[in-house]
Amino acid sequence: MASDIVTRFAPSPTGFLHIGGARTALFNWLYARHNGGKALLRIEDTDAKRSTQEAIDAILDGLNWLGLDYDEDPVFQSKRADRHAEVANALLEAGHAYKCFATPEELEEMRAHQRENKLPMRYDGRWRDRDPSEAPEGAPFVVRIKTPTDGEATIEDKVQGSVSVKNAEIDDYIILRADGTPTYMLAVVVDDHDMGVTHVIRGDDHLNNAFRQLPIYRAMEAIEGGWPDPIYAHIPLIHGSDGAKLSKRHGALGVEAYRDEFGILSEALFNYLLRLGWGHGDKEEVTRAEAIELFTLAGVGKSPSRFDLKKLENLNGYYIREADDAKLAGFVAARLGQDADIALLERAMPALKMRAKTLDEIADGAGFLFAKLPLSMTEKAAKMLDDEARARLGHISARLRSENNWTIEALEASTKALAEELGLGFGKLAQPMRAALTGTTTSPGIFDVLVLLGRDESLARLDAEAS
RNA sequence: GGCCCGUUCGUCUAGCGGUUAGGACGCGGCCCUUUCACGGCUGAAACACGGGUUCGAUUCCCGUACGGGUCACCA
Repeated sequence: MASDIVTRFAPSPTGFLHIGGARTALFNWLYARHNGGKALLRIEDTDAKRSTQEAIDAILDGLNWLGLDYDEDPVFQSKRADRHAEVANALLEAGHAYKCFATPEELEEMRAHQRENKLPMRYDGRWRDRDPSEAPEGAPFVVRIKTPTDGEATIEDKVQGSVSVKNAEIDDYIILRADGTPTYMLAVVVDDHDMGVTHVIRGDDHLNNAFRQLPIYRAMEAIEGGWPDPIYAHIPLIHGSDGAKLSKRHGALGVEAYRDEFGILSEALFNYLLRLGWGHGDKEEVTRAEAIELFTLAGVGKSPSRFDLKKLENLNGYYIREADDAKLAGFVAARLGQDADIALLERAMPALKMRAKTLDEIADGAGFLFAKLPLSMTEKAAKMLDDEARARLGHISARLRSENNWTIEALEASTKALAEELGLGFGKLAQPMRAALTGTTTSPGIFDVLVLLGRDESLARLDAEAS
């Protein structure tokens, strides 16, 4: 079901791939995949001062981790400056753009005046109708697009609906800087056109920009044709838990931080991001394949949504329980480092993953497996081991030592029999055992622990605390 | 400040003129139970406000309020 739909994700490499960018990337990718179109990637690195290779790598790594792949090699905007200038010159020659010789100081003065008089802050078009010959010889200039002054422009946004802005609101902004380099506004339009992008899906902080970019499309359409308006879809931004724009203050971490620091699975973040701003009935858990099948822009909401780590963690817990034990063992071993026994981790995983929402928590929960005598005790565990409990541990140790069949069933049978003989509730035995065996008061089922640890280690730990 | 956008439980959302306004996270209770979880059941919790349109508005229209975005030789 091939189609001619082409989407693109166009991050500027000035930092990591944050949550908002990741979701924009996800929606673009899903739209292309759902429609059998092409998903493209463009690195908007025209600001040499702020762009870094490190950021490029982080973005590529993040996209890859989320499983978002692209149909062509990434386009680096910085390498296309000549083409951008070429379009700017075509615009200039056709009279759709003009040279502006106003100095930065002069413009600052203009803005100050506008600020004071509470006037709209826009370039006033002072060079729009002046002849370049009026400028001092050899004076530096920028190139500005000549935007229409009358009427209004309307876009039929796939998410926001019909949106109109009066043309008078759009000033003649700069498309080529004094040093001849293109500005973002020009570069985006030229690149989207050249890459054949049909659908521009981006954050709605760009909604206003659509009206600024339209004049370039229309002017080029008039000059050479083949520059139709793209189809826009401006998706709402993601806010922090306090409702303000997501920033470093909130959870505006790179996606790799969710992976590395919290231990979030990519399936979980994928699903969470999808459900943030998009819904399909009551469906909460959505696999990658289902997402491709079900995703439509009509399902995208219009209002901003808040990032909720609790819900992400809940979803992560779900995907952890679904995940393959060997795979999880590998992840957890990597977090544990040095002496983690992967085979042991994998055996323990069914019991471990049931109690964790993140890989981090699994790693914590696995701590007892690799602990060495003497065990360090949590405060609660230490308190649990009073004289009475230690005496019981002695009984347990003696009983278990005579157990030849070290299995959950056999161990449970003899421990329960012992509890009955001693006239004690089973918990009176289990909790001290847990403390002695794991150094904590919470752990997998006590017989799982016994089997996982093995006979020798279990007995040794029991004896270490028994009186 | 100008312009643009938005507003259903605390949060993510379903709803697309007539519903006991549904689900999920979180929170409370109960069950299961050797702890913690998982799982099951269950409770509290929302249509921002005011006008219209209509037999009937959460749903359509207009205001108000609140929130957000944007106004660079950044992207």
